[in-house]
Amino acid sequence: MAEEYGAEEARSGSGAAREDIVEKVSRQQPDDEILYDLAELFKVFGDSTRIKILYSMFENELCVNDIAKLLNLSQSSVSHQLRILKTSKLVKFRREGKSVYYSLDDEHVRAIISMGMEHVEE
Amino acid sequence: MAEEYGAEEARSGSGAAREDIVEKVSRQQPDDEILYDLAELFKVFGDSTRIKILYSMFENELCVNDIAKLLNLSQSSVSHQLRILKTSKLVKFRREGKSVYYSLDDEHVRAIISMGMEHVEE
DNA sequence: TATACATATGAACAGATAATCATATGTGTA
DNA sequence: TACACATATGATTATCTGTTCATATGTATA
Repeated sequence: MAEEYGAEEARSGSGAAREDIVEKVSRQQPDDEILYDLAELFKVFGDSTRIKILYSMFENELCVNDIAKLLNLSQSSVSHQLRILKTSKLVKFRREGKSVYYSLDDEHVRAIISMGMEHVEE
Repeated sequence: MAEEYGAEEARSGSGAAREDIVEKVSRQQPDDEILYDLAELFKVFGDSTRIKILYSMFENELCVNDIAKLLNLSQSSVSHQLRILKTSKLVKFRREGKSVYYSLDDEHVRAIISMGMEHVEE
């Protein structure tokens, strides 16, 4: 036992065996379900069309047609993507006459995008 | 001209025609290239295996084998994913003997993950 | 109600991608 | 050098996903 620890000790040079560290990290790791949801969230940000759509709403609410024209996308494509953004609670919307106006759901969305922007612009 | 504007005005009820808003947003929109890079960045966070790997390094550096054992993944899979994380500058690494120790590259990475976590935990 | 405009949605297809398997490279030691 | 351990990588495959096309739903107005 002590021998095994000593061997790990000598190799890693740290104060704990690899096994102990792995176990410690294992305890700190959030539930798989949460990490899965986290990945799903980022996955929504991880498409250039959706990012463009999100960014277009950074300071203004826009209707589907506005977005389609602005980004030179088909109405269908925009609508499909907006559905994904709605489902992920990244955008909210209101109907006014024939049009539906979309906008960012909350400050979190802006914060996440801004944070990513900082990393990209380095 | 005035007539067309008036029609837009009456429909939208706002102080500017939709066209003007679209044009304004168009000017504010970052270059496609930047938004593409931004999406690529989030795409890397958008996989549950990579998120698990990133989270495991939140407070400790770990070698490939540690991660594979911890997350019950094949060595190959971990290595492939670490390559993607390296390419995106999300992790750094150092070699020590036969092992290679990986850790998060900077505080941005932690910040992005934390920000996403807040959204998920709502 | 008939028509036009705006948006949503289902099906199908093409391109992207993560895991696996086999193997190569890199490192320390007998 | 020969061997074992640790990591990296290329090729293949099954799965996932974004766009397109066609069409349906929703809304206002003549």
